Amino acid sequence: MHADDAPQPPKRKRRPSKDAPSLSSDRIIAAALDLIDTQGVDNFSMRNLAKLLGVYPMAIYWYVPNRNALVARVTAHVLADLVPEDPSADWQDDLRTLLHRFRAIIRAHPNVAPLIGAQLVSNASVDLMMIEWVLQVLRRSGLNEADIPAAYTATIGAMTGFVTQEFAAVPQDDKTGWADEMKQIAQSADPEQFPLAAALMPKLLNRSFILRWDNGSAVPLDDGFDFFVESFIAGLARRAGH
Amino acid sequence: MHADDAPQPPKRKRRPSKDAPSLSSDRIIAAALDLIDTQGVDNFSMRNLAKLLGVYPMAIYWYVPNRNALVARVTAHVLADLVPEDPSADWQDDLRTLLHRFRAIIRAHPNVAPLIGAQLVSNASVDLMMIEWVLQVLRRSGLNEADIPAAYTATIGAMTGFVTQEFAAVPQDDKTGWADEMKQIAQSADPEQFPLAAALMPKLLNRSFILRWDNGSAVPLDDGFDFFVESFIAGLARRAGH
DNA sequence: ACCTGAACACCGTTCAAGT
DNA sequence: ACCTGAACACCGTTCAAGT
Repeated sequence: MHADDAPQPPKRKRRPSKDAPSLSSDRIIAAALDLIDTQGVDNFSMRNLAKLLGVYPMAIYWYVPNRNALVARVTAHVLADLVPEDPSADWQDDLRTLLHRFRAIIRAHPNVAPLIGAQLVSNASVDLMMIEWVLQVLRRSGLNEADIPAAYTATIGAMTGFVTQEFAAVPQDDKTGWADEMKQIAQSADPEQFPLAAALMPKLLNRSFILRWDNGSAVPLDDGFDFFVESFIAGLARRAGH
Repeated sequence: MHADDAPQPPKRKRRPSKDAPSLSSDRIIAAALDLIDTQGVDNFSMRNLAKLLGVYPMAIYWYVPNRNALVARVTAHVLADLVPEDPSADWQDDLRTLLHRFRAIIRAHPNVAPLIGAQLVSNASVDLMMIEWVLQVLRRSGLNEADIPAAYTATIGAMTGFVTQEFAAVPQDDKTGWADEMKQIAQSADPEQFPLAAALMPKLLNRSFILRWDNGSAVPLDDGFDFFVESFIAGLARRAGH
């Protein structure tokens, strides 16, 4: 949503018909998403993007002011279809749908997950649509009007927080070594000192936060996510007096 | 917690007394945290760290295998004091305390927030302590035993998710321009199309997710966080049959 | 308007060498 | 054991120039 200070292809009434430019904002964003999806955001560089587009690096800067702005546009593009249809009859169902849709989107583009925190800000009108949607749902919950702003922030935090953690890149320097070491720690967990951890380890190892070496792409935390969503919604309901 | 494959200062029975090394793991981690706190993680480089330590860049590599591993140790160090004293009588209070302690730590080192997702894994024994602590609290909640693993993942996700979003770096390329533009969008929010958003805008602008230009360091989302925590805990309680 | 091409000031890390 | 020093293969971005 942030206006760029760089020169922008202006409202282009009509292009001079011939010699259409080889680049466009859309092509750049699509290619950037492609690179991020396949290589990860760390290995995504303007120079690789230029190579993929068959163009010199600086050509991109005609359409995008800098790398950060490009990354912001990519996340905005990915989240474009987040907000569901018009609210249903059941506000709890609506919230559930929103949170699950968000997760489905990030699952399709997991490497975008680490960018969400800073960059959820996107196209202004789209954002207002989503914000209004959430506010409407929260009002229909019966919450105290005065609580709606805090409930809104809590809801967005719930929507983005769990999932960005779930799909956060796990350092892959030597994953097998890491996995082996974690397995060993798990095995040797002293049942005297850590009785519950030791007992539940088979259910937790590589299937829950902290004790995993794969991220959500390889091993989704479905049960944990469902439990989280249902707890949050149930808590909202209780606070709304249901 | 990941064992490094690089040469490590071995169990050092005793150093040769004189010519003590100028560097140490502790000094490096402390200096790295200092740099990250002041410059942000993006501007944190091995070369700057070396300069701060008065040493050539490669000297650091004697103690740390690579930049990623160093960053992991920094986050582990920051989170070392996370887990509270022994559980109290009230499991809901315990959970509340844990989530608030986590936030207090990140507040003291906000630039570490974006690193948590991938790097919560730290010193093995510390981690097992925290995991056991959470599992104990959850069992005392009266939840179905079969639900405890999912509840554990939900709890860690709740603990880390909101706060990492709250303190995520906001792009600061030209913050004033961004703020101005967002204010303008907020002002021009059509009350016909977005009635609630327009009405609540004064309460939301720069005080909630998506509609802010400062991050949690400058403008903490206290109300949203409290609402989030209380909702989650209330939902857990409901699911536990309270 | 749109893109090329060279150049600047950075990176992390490998590798060989010093003491 | 601990650190230096040079070198490699990268970065994002500025700036001037082409068409």
